[in-house]
Amino acid sequence: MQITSRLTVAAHTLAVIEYFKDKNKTTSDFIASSVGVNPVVIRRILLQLKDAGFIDVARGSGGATLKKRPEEITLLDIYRAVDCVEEGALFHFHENPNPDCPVGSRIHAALDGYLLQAQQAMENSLNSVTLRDVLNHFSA
Amino acid sequence: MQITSRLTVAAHTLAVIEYFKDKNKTTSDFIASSVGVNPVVIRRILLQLKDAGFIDVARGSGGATLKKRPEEITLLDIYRAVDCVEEGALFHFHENPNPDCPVGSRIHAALDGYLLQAQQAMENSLNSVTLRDVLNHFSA
DNA sequence: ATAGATGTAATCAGAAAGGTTACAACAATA
DNA sequence: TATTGTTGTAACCTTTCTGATTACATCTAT
Repeated sequence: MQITSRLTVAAHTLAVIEYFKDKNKTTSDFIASSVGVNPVVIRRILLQLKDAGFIDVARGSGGATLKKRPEEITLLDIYRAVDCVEEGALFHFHENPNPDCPVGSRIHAALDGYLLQAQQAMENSLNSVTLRDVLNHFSA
Repeated sequence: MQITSRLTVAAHTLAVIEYFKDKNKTTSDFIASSVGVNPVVIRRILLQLKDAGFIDVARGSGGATLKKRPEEITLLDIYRAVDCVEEGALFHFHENPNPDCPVGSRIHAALDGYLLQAQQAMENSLNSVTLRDVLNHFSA
């Protein structure tokens, strides 16, 4: 089981929007051909990025543009915008531990803190990287 | 999308094995009733924990016992033993970025390092917690 | 021999992702 | 104002992955 590719697709999408901002109109078709997925998949992600306030999408005429500066958008922001994980919980807990068992009744409390720590360690790492950092890989 | 509950089920399983070691025979049925899942699910996980060298499982007579001390087993060890994530890659990368696009051809290289860092931050956190730490929540 | 377990295959249902088609709504422009 | 190219969005499909469940051969202690 892996975290959905929406994160990498969304990051790729934002990179395309910025990289081609002066060269091409970045329509869902254009982005889709760079990412290698169906345009509708891109449109769905564009909606999520728009809802998050990262981009503007032009109805009618078409094309997306960044609304924030690349250094203001982190991988964690993107990760959250595209709902990579249900209810923000990375680890899925089995749902019916036996409340009448001394272990079953306390296993949730015993593990939750550690699991949350691990999740936050991951999120902190994602939060330390901005879209600018990613774009820097395309300049040279 | 979330990480499979096999991690929490396996941790729960090991906790039961240790907690009840002098009180009960910890068969797959017994463990299953504490965890709240089907006994076959437990047996499959017992096999993985056995393959990892954490436990012995008695055929015939039944019951599982720890083979290592609880302080020698970390949550990361368990996480890896039960294959929570395919090929060790937490993030799923979209598979067909366009090699003829300046962004598509380099997006993998641009993101991989950051994603790996985030994954390792999570794994390091899991690695800092042992089964002993978890068991301590059941002593008081 | 028997009884109680484990090991393991086979099958099923449900969830989630992504692919795809289709089309209404929209905005620029000819 | 009609056309054209896009976006927004619904609907449906396929694939994949869990975990549930049934079934049974195998094993071991008694």
